[in-house]
Amino acid sequence: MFLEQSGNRIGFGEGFKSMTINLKQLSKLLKLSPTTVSRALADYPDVSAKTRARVKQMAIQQGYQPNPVARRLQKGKTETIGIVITPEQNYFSDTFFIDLLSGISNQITRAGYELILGVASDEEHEMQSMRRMVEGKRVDGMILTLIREQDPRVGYLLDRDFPFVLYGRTRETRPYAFVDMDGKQAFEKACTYLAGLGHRRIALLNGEPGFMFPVGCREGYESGLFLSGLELDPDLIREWKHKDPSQSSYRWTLELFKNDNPPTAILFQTEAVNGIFKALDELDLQPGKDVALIGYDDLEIARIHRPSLSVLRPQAREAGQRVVNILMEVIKGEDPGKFQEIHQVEMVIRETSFAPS
Amino acid sequence: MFLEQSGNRIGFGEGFKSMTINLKQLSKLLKLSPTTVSRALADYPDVSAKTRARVKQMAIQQGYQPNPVARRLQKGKTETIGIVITPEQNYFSDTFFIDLLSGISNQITRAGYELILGVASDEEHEMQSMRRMVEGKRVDGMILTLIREQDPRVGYLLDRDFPFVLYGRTRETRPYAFVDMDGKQAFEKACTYLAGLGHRRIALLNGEPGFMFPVGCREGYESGLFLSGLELDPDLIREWKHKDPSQSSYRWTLELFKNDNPPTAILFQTEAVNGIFKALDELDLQPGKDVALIGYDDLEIARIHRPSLSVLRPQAREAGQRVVNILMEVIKGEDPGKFQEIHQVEMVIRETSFAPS
DNA sequence: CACTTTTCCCAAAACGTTTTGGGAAAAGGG
DNA sequence: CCCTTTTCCCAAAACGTTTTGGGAAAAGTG
Repeated sequence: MFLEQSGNRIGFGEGFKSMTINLKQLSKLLKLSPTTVSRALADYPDVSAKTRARVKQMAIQQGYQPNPVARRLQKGKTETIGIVITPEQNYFSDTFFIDLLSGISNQITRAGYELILGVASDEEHEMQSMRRMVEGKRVDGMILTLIREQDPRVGYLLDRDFPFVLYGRTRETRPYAFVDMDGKQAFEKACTYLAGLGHRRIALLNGEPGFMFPVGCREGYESGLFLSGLELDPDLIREWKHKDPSQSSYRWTLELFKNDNPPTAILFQTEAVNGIFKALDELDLQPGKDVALIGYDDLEIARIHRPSLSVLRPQAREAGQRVVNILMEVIKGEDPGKFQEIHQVEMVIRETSFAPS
Repeated sequence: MFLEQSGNRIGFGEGFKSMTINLKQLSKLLKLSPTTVSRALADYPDVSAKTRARVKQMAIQQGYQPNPVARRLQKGKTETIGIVITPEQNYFSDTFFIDLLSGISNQITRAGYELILGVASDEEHEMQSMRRMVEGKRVDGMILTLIREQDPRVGYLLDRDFPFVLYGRTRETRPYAFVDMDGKQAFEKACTYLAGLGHRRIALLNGEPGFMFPVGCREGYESGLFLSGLELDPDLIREWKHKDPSQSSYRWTLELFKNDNPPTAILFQTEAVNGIFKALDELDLQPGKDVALIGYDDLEIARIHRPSLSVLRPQAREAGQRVVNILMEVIKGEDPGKFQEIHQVEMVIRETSFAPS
């Protein structure tokens, strides 16, 4: 109120708060009402071009920025999106995830919104963190990643009619918005490509089927075999089981080659590549010469390794941006069922995919 | 206002908003003033124990939660902390960073605050994202990670007297709050330990000295050599230079052993372990038998690999919690200079550290 | 000129809390 | 019993915006 009397912000050297100017002070400076200033800045047509320009210039000169908290209260929106990540998944070991997050974050900023982050150690805390955001009126919408086949988060949000978008898909009959990578098509493509090169024994090292993504991978794998006229051999498939620490891509690979009729190609998620390389090395098999490899996700190691790894490359950043754009529509009240996007995954052929002799 | 008339929240089935109750409605239900209800919930002494109990019970029954946006406006605080991460650093490949973030996030939640996240692709956007948070009045304080020797962010915040805490340290004469790992002590400890086992040729693969952390590592390494009466041999040191893609732990390791007098031990940051293992393998050298290895950061691979990797293990989660607690004090107005913590780093001896014959 | 329309601006209300500054009733003190 | 203190509650103001509902002056119309 002291400040208000003065009107001019120059000359207040006492800390951060006094360096900031608010709407009332700005309007006093302009000899206009707060209403007019607010409307001028928001480009309402009922303020003359001349004063609009004058207001905007002064706003810039004074470094005025509307207080977001006050605007949120008035608008009845938090202008905030929530996301909860879990460290137990080594999701973060992928540049993939940080790319997704980067797309999400940048698009949210562009919309003038905020991204608030929860870190939960397990499923229970994940739910708890989300409820705090939703029931505590801290966000306008949620983004969900790492979707499980049965995912209680989706039911929870649908029951409350709360805006959300999935990165991924789940088993749920009610319509909801999602952006997903076409893991099925990707693995089908990789599989038929290898078969086209002449491979007849193609193995799959897969993630935990409790999550939705590996389910699609397996479907694509099976479909790819079928389209290529190959038999499905259960011996060539390994799927992660919940928290069994004995399993690893390293052991799986060793096992595969104990088979009388070992594979000549392996499909897997790129994070597993170290174990596979190590096992092949011990078995004196050369990737790209004795065994073809195609990973899902274009991690740095895939490009850097010699031989370089052929991969399926999801466009994570673009997907993140789409997730946000869709969420904004859903928040506006659009029908979520209208937004169901499945993004194609491109295949990058490098040195580890070859035609067997 | 329709809702307000009714008073009772049961029976409104039209969407999310109506499921929520606000202070006025709650006070009407209790036949008390909003003032009293607010004060009862905040445990003010000027409301009788009886009504306080009654209010709290009703609040729980009705699922009342104060609207955070309204509270923030009144309190003049955003109850929000900001952090900006950069994907160019493969910081995220460490469970270390997610541990730090987890500690930060959980402690912030405990304080009833929010963590907002910015993702910036480079230094410029990093600054831009921070300025948006600070000048846009979107946060009460900032947390900074991945600190450079000369870090413009620190000067910026100090100039504005804006609350912040560093995870790390920088070159800056004015006092500021930080929590840092004692990288110097850690590398000194590892170095003297190896020397104590009988190693005389100890190599260092280090990060980019533009960042503050590798500077400490090198100091500790040199100090460790000195304390053990060993000569510093520049040939045994490799330091990352800005964005030279040709360098890698793999090549560095191969180079080290072209030396007439190769090392018998290597110190490094654990992220580099894959390249080192690969190079040693090609050189037919066995980790833990021909070459001792100690990495900084206890990543999963360190435990899982055979032989398992001896490491220096920073307590990232605890550090994250401290950062938040300190930031809260600084926001309250405490002198930042009082909060300068250097955390010790423990050493975990596993299979790759041995006494040479 | 008298009337209508358009242009441009503003006072007041509202968003949902917390804080301020009492004030009435009950309890204590002499 | 009267006066003081304590107990318990509340009306109103404040936080900084945006929106509502005009309203005065200027411009157009016949």
